[in-house]
Amino acid sequence: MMELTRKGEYAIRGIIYLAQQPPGRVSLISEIAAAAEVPQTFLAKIFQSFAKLGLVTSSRGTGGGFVLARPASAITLREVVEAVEGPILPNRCLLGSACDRGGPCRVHGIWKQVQTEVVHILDEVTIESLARSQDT
Amino acid sequence: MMELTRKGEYAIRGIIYLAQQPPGRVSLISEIAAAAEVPQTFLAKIFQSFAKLGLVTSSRGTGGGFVLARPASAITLREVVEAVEGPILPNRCLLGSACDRGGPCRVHGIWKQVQTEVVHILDEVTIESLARSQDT
DNA sequence: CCCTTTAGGACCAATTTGATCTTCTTTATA
DNA sequence: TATAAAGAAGATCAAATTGGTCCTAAAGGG
Repeated sequence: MMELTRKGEYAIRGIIYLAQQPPGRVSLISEIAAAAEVPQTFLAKIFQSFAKLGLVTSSRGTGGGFVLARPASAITLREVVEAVEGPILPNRCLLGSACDRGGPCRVHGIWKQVQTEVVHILDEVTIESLARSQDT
Repeated sequence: MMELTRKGEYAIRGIIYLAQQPPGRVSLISEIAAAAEVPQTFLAKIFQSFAKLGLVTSSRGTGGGFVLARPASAITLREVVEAVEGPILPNRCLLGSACDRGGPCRVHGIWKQVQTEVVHILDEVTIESLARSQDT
């Protein structure tokens, strides 16, 4: 239950690579894909999502590519995950209010609690910290 | 991300109904399905999982049906969810150790944290408390 | 105008989800 | 000992999601 999909994994690997580049350096999608060992066309889609949400900036043509739109320390793991997997939502019923055929269901509060906790954990993790980790 | 499936929802609704019956009372799957508003054949499969894991006891033949195998206060939401959705596992890599092509990945610790938190929340919720809630 | 590089959409195979159906096996009781 | 009333188990199936590919367009640089 609750598994991250490949898309999520790839997203994380890809943006970590970007964060490890010298600030301002433009990276090609082909380069990122090779480094992160992710299918290139698939990663391209993922980075398009990043661009739309303003996590990275993209430029086309010769010399084009991707750069982080903000310092890696200002991008959270939650943003990256939600960019490709959608909002963290342990139960559909957290969207609307009436889930138990009239009135919120008995488990509503529990799922809300789970959501809050998970969001909190992922909000505290920056891509910068991930990029730094384990380079020992 | 992290959504409970129908199966999980049905499982919870079904076992809550059982928990609301007078202790020891045998319920037919048809009765539970009707009360929980769940497709009967699908719910039957779910209860077979419960039985295999010892959450409920089943008996066949005339007068047969399902009863909780333990007091509702001794069955946790975690057990019910994991019975049908499998273990709470935010990332596949939590199963094996080497996930980042040699050595644990950079996010490994984070997912471990998420898993621990979610498991903890769901472990604290008993079916008894859910069955009682909102009968005001 | 050509080459490079991302953007966007169509498309596709494999897997998972959400179920149904059929055929047992077990059990009570008439 | 029939027989009807359950649940057990497995095959099957449609729809949705996942995990991708491919092609054409658009944008920038030389």
